[in-house]
Amino acid sequence: MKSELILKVDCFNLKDTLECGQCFRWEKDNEEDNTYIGVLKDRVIKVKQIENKLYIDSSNYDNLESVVKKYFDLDVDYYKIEKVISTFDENIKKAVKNTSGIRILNQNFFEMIMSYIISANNNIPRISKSIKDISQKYGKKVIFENNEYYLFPTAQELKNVTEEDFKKCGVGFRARYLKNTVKAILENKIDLEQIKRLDTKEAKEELLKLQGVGPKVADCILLFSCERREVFPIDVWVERVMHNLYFKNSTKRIRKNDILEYANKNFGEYAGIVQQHLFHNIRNNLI
DNA sequence: TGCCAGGCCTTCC
DNA sequence: GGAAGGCATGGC
Repeated sequence: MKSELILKVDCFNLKDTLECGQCFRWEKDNEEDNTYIGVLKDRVIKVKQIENKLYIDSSNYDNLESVVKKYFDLDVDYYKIEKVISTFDENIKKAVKNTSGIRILNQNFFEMIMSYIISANNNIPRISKSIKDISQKYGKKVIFENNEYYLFPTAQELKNVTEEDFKKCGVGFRARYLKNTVKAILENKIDLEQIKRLDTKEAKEELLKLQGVGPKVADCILLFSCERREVFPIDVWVERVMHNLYFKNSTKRIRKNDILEYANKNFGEYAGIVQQHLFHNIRNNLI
């Protein structure tokens, strides 16, 4: 592809970054190998990585470089971060080596809230399909290379969507949570812009007020759209891998809080990045 | 068929 | 505050 924008990248693996479970809207291009097409907040992006270069096309070239850099966290030194977290212990060292170049994306706040509410007790293919359905029905249409894509709708655009409407998008019992969350945001019972300015603990408390948002979902939202790299979302996979790696010989029953405490103490400000490596490793039988 | 899926809500001690 | 049970839906 003849790309309008080419960026040099270090310590970046596009495939692992897009396939490690933090995002739901990227698809492989049918026509070109190792090329992905995704919908960011206000545009469609086509991106391909060859060695240390990203080749990018888009439906919208306004500020494209800064949009892409922000989304893929390209202004942060992951080489340094991976070097630091590799010193934590041999497990992390091995995991990071296996999936080096995973970056934590900076995704749209509202989209992450809705997406991770949908994720509860669900599987990734179905989560992706529901998000796609919601976008197609209620989001703005964007034409890119003669194909139709849809932005994830704003809260305002979902104003009149009923519980039944959401159910038609395959979200099941979560339909009520989605509807109530949209309502809470539109009625300013929760202020998204303000949450971004709060410290992590307070921001989490605010997010927990939303129906369908528990501790794990709140942590995912904070990690994947608010640059809070210190949070450590614990789902069934992370619980499993942490148990295998650090609590196997424990005699007492291990709770999530025990795992969280361990992560905070040992992984510190980069716990979220460690978590993403562990998640991708365990899901792909790498560790 | 029954179990599981990037958990959370509700009920009941 | 903590332990159960239920929950929509599709894939295996």
